Amino acid sequence: MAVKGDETRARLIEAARTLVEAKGYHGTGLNEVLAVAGAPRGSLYHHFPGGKDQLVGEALAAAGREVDGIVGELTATAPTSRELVLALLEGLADRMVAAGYAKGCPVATVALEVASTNDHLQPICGGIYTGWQRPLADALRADGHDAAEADELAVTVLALIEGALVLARAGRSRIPIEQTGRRIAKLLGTD
Amino acid sequence: MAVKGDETRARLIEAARTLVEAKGYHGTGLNEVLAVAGAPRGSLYHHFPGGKDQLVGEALAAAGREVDGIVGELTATAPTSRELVLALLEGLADRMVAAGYAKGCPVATVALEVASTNDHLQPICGGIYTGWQRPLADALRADGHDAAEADELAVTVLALIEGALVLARAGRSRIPIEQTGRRIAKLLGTD
DNA sequence: AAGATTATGTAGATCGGTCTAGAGAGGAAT
DNA sequence: ATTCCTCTCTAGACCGATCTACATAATCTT
Repeated sequence: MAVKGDETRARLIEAARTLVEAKGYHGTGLNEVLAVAGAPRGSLYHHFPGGKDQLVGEALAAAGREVDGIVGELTATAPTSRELVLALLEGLADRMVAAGYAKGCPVATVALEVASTNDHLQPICGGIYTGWQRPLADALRADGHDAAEADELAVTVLALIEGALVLARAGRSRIPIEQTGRRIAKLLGTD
Repeated sequence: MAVKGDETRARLIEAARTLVEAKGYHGTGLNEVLAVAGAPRGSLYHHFPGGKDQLVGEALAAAGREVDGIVGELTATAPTSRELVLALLEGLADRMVAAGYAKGCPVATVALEVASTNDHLQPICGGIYTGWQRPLADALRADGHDAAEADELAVTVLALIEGALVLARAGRSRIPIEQTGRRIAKLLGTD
């Protein structure tokens, strides 16, 4: 019966991922996670003996891998880094609006909450962000930027995306994303 | 003695401001705010009959005005928008590191937490961000950008600052801020 | 004296976490 | 093939702590 157990575990991670993205670490109660996942309390501490920290940590890691996959797909279809970033940005904006501004960056809220207070989750958040920089830098190098410039641009583009999501969610409007998108197009348009 | 009452009120706002910036809305308990402020529970509900939401809302507004003042001072001394933004960024980075990454943007954490869940605080966060855009756009116009471009650049610069702070706090490192700062210098350096 | 402010105490809910009991599937032995 | 055992997983009660909010009384200021 390893199958059913894994399904419960996956449902718990998925529920935690959604709730944590919308309301943050402290704003998400385990009771709500259990209700959304439709799982009893015992299952949670069976699958995640490390408790809330372990559950949220694995939920963040899963969200990070999901973005990796999306970026990987876009890299295969987008002709240049410019199209890659713009497609990524538009996809994030659509997702955010469709969720009633409950979705943005799945890591950012927790990252800010735990930066100075939780030594287990903070490095996980930091690691996800550095992991996202690599494919961006690769795409930029493929477009002719030298290594140092590609790294710097990758961080800058990632910061722009994160910042645009913050402003968009704060104002419940996709306009900031569209405005920064136009600027990114110019930033990456002419090499 | 209206003075002593006002001092207690100010201490409560200041304590809430610091704690909320470090740990977010849900991560900050009123008991902790009261302990830091050295105030009894009754004072809180006397000065803030609206409870936690009112206290945090006024704390955010105070933080917003504080940044307004800093930007105003920098505008008076910085020769161009480029120097203004770079000085602002460096000041934020210093403040963040000095606080052990407990400080970043005083609004961002709450903005993400409440974007889809709290109809009282969400517009306050959104309003603070739009308020910050104005002096930036003014400085950009003073440097020769036309109005539409200045608005777009102001949002982009603000997004870059916010995103850089997210990445820096997530990784407990000021390097992302320095990297984006170099890119901002190039972005605003040559008109 | 009167109003403003402080000082506690407490209510009711919810928090994360732990515990024990039992349900259910797969394998081994006969 | 059936019985039985074992182990994974589920189920839910329960714990102490903490949360926000409110009530009431004491204190201070004018």
